[in-house]
Amino acid sequence: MTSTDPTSRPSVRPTRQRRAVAAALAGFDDFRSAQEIHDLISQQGESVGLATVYRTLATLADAGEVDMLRNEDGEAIWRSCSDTHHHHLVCRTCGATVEVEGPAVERWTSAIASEHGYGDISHTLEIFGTCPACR
Amino acid sequence: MTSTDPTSRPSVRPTRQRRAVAAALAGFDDFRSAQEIHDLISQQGESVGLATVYRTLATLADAGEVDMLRNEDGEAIWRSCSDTHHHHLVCRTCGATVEVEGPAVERWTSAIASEHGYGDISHTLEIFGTCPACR
DNA sequence: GCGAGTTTGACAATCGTTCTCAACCGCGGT
DNA sequence: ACCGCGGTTGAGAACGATTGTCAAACTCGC
Repeated sequence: MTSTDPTSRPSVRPTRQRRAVAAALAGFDDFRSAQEIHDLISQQGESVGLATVYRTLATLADAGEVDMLRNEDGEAIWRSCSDTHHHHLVCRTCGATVEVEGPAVERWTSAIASEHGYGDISHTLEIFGTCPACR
Repeated sequence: MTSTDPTSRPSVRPTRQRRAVAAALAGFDDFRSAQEIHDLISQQGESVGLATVYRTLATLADAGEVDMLRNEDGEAIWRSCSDTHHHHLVCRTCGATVEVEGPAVERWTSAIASEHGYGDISHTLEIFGTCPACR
C-alpha cells in the first residue's frame, strides 16, 4: 500500500465530480441506474463523465454509502442508504421502497453457509409486494 | 394474434435443439450461464446456436421449468428447478450449489411485509460464498 | 408429398459496464 | 505561492452478455 494514513483509508479526494454525484444521489430516494444518475447530474448543470459516475458509485457502494442492486434486467441500480446492512421491501407497482433489517436473517445465512463449509459470504435478499396505496 | 388454437397455447414444437437444451440441463445441478450451457451442448456432440439456447431457456423459464437468477455480475444463470420453494447457496468460484430451506426466513419476510401493509409477497434470497473446495 | 406457420442460425446490433492512458488536479512539503 | 507526486478524470475504444434480423430449414396436419 502507498497509504501513509494510519487508518489505512485509501485517501478519497473530495473532487467536484464526487460532490456532483453525491448531490445527485441526495436528489432522489428510489433506485436509479448509472445512466439516469448521469443525466441527473447534467441537468444540475454539472458535467461528469459516465465512467466517473460508475467509478464513484462503485466506490460509494464499497464504502457502504450507497446500496446497489440489480433490477430484473440485470442492470445495476443505486440509491443512497443508511449505513447499516439491510434489505428492501419494494412495491412492484409503484416502486416505493422500505428498508428493513433482519438480524435473524443475517445470522441464518452465515450459519447455513458455515454449516456447508462456505466462506467469504454475501447474500442478496429483496422482498417484492404490493404496497398499501397500490392495492 | 395469429393463433387459431382454441387452447391458445403457443404451440411449442419438440425440436432437436430444444431436446439438446433439455438434455444439457439434465446434466448438471448447479447454476450455469447460457454460454456454459451452450458449450455443454457442443461437448455432447450437438450443435445449437447460442441465440437458440437463449430463446429456449427463456421459454423454459417462462414455463417455470427452469430457475433463472443473476449472479453478482448481473449475468443470467439457469438450472432446472425442483418444485419446492427454496433458496441457493452458490459458490462464486465454481458454481457449486446447495439448495437450502429456511422456514424462518419465509416467516420473517411475510411478517415484515404485512407489518408494512404490503401484500401479494414474493422474495428473492441467494447466498454467495466460496465453497470448501475452492478455498 | 405439400403448404403454412415455426424455429433456427450466423451475424449484426444493442446496451450496460469497464478499460486505457494522457491530461488534470488536490494536497502536502518547501 | 510554487512544486511535484500520486490519485482522478474523460473521451472513446473495448468488452461481454443478450437480443434482433431474416432467409433457409424444419414440423405438423392434411
